[in-house]
Amino acid sequence: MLRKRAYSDGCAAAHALDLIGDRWAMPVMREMLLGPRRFSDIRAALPGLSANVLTQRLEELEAVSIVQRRKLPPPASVQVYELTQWGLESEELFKVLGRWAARSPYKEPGPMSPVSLIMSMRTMFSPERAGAMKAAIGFRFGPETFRADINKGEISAGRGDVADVAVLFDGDQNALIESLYGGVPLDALADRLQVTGDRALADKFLTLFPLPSVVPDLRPSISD
Amino acid sequence: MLRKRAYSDGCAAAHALDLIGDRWAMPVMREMLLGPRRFSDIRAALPGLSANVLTQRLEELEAVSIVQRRKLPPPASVQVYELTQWGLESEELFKVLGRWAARSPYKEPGPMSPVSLIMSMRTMFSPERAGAMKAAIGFRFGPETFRADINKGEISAGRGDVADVAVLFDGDQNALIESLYGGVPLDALADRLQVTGDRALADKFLTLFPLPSVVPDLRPSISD
DNA sequence: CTGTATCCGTGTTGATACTG
DNA sequence: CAGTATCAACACGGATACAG
Repeated sequence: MLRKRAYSDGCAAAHALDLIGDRWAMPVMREMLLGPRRFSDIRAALPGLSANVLTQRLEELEAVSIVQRRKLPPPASVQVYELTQWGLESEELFKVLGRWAARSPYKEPGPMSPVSLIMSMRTMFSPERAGAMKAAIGFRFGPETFRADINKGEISAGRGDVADVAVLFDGDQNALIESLYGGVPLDALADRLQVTGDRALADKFLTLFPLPSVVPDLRPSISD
Repeated sequence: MLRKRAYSDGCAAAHALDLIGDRWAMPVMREMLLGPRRFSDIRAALPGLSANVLTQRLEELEAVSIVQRRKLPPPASVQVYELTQWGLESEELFKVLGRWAARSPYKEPGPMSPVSLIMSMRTMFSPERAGAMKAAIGFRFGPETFRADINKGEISAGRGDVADVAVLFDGDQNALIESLYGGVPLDALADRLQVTGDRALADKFLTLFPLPSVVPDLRPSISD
């Protein structure tokens, strides 16, 4: 593993691709954007990513100071992977990628990890839609809890306690996604997603993340 | 080419990678950011990219409405490739990638294409450094000419006429890069880069593109 | 001259099974 | 749970030959 294939290009964007352009590198990073994760957490969030490839990507990302591995103190004593400060600064990159690709005519809905969902809120949040709204919204997806605090036209979303939230969404994150981005009413998803607390606020919350308009599909017709 | 390997992930950033995450896809797009290019233009700007891979990338980018191929009217009658409107909107992506990777401790200087250089100016331009400066700067790199117009703390850079510029840089773009980002004085590069016009303005211009600070290299020591 | 198609050696990727 | 080993498939890059 002496040297890997690299663009030999002085362009900084090309260098970025040398660092994080390998297949699966960015999805793996994404899973660490909201805090440290274990090997198996990442694997579970990325079906299709095999163990050997994950090992290799984590090694490579660690070798270029984007990821750090850390051993939690006893009694946990488990090893976790986390982004370095610089690695965390790649968040803007995910946002720009996401906003650009949200206009793609080829995008198909699909399952998202809890981290993806929270990141999409950070990405698509509309200050205009929020106006003067002030609210704390909680989420529980299996064992993980997250919260979004909206105040003064800003959103702060991440892992957190849901004890004091005004609305709690509890269940399958994919159901919430169908509501957020697919316009499915919460009532139609009641079996997969429980909503407790201020229901009017919950509905208002769901309007804060408008999707940009999709661009036209320019493909001529049928090409083989 | 029935179906290619894709992340099956509802995350929009992952979809972006499905569209433009293949090796060479973004460098190829980059070469079209300043306007239509011919097949051989792109090849010449990207040493290491072989013809068959370029063909394949152009086909794939065309198939997802990022690239359009167009036949120039006679007497030129040559085929050119250009970004669609949506493809052009990926510029922000290159800028964010570039700004992030500019902090990499592993970045090594290397040759850049003329397009890369102009894009780096758009990316790294500092309105603070420019202040109230108003100037037109021209560039000639072989057969291609570009210009940068600076006014009111903004830069507009791209292909253009150099007839009326206050300063003209003429020669090897890599020499200009050494000056811009390597701090090499223009005098030391006189054999590779001719500077005509207002020399004081030229020196001022070279200070408008500050690089961000490099992050620490966290690698433990020697790993195989 | 400008691409496009084919062949081939090589390295990367990915799925399965296996080990500490 | 956290990876390693093995092997098959594919992608890349170079060369060359071909088509408009």
